[in-house]
Amino acid sequence: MEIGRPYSRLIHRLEACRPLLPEDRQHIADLPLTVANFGAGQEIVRQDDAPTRCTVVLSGILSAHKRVDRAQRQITSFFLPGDIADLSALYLPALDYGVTAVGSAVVAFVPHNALQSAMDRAPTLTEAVWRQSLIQAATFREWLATIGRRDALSRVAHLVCEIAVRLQAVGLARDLRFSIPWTQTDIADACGISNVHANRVVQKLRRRGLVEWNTQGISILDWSGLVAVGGFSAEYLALAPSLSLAPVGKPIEMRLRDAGQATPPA
Amino acid sequence: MEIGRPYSRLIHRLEACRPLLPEDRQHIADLPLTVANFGAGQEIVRQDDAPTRCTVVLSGILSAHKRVDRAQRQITSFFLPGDIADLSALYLPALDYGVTAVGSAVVAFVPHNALQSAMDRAPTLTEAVWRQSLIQAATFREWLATIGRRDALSRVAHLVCEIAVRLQAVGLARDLRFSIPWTQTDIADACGISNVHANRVVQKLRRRGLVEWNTQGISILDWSGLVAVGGFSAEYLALAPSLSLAPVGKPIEMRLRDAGQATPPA
DNA sequence: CGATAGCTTGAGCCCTATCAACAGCTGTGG
DNA sequence: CCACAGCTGTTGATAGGGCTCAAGCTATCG
Repeated sequence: MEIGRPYSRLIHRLEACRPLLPEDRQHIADLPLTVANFGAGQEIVRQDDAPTRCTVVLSGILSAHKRVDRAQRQITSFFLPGDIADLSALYLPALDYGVTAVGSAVVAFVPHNALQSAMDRAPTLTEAVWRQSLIQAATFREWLATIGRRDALSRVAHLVCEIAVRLQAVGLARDLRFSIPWTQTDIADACGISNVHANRVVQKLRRRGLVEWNTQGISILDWSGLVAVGGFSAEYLALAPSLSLAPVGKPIEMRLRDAGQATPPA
Repeated sequence: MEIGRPYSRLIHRLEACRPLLPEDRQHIADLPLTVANFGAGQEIVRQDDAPTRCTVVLSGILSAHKRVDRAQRQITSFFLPGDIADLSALYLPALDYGVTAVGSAVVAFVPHNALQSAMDRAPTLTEAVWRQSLIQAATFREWLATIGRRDALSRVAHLVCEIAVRLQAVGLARDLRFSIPWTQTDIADACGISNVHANRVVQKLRRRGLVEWNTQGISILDWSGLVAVGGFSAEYLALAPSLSLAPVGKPIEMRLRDAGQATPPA
């Protein structure tokens, strides 16, 4: 996975939240940052810590999780390249969740004070950051509805749809095919089910011809079928209809808009 | 439920997120607002609408809910006096949830542009608003962990603990007694269980001597027991330890701090 | 070539949903 | 004043989705 200039992913992602001015992009490019690598399962920010820097995903995938009853774990978010994983710590005293690498990942750390002073100088940048935060909140609500009111099959289908749309939005999925280093236990912890049952649900999705799913990656064979099973609608992700993020040249934003209406993406 | 000057509840609530300057308080007091009454079950903001004003609870309780599969409903938040129910719409195009009055309620509507210009002029006010938003996000994460990983008894216990602490923080509960106009169906929809099962869980909480619970209200008889059952810890609510909101004079903030550590509050 | 991590499968059981019926209370209208 | 409807709470019976325990399988890796 190539990274390019380290801040480009962040700019792309924020731009999907709100179009930026050239000076905003310059502010981001000027941010001091530390790049670090993490292996699968490594903890990047510990729950209850009070970090003084923000964690930006450059490549790979992170998860936010909370421990419940010392044995159980609930994943509350997945962070994809360009996402800021611990924005909350910028204003709240301690982080109420831990951040872990799912598979190996590359992240950039940006000191709070540098980010804060960039935001003080660039109002549209501030707005983009807050929008990302509000979109994350909308995603929590969507997960709440899904976990609270849908059965296991729908939960997993919904999660796969969300990840697919988000990965396409940052150019890491094409034609609804992508690879993602999560395990079935990660999926179980995100969907509030047991790992054994997650396995059975994945098999059922395969048997129904909705997805092709192996260790190499996931490829969605029947988008509208999967959308129907998961009750998915991409609106809560608030992806700008005009996000021009085509990674190599194809007009992939067409697919994304379709995904938003839950219509077949090809 | 007396309201006092309409903006006082909002000031108190924001002050719990971040201490305000006198000029901030003045900015709030100068906000133009429209006061409105709603009956039990009335919809205040419809899902998918794009409101141009924010909804502040003055008295009573609101819920945010999402519809799932046209028959199911998931409540994602309860809003208590002083809370802003639809902050998200200030920056995102449409609201991904509906807002409904639980019992009868009085709300104030504040136009977005007025709120925005007040925030432009008062940075600490802005910070307080964003903190409230981040606390709401932290609450979503806590609910996700609870609904995803705890059984029905824990979910209801956890919800009751949260509401108790939040009501005490705004002076609407004393000695862990409060009245709240929700129905068992509301509780079911918030906890992701059926209304029949919610009833059985409430009865179990009563039988265990944890709560006294009738149509008049709820009184928590065994705080530490309830906290243990619900796996509750108030830290995610980020209540300032110094919040001096004692409604009549008793030093209720001691109890609140205790509640945060999940130790007996009396 | 073991070892470890992840995936798969089976069996039994428990929590919770669903369906159904009834009681209590409140407001409405004749 | 009583009959009635509607909402909320309560209880019982039944069924099903998902958990737990347990074991076997597969693949990657040092």
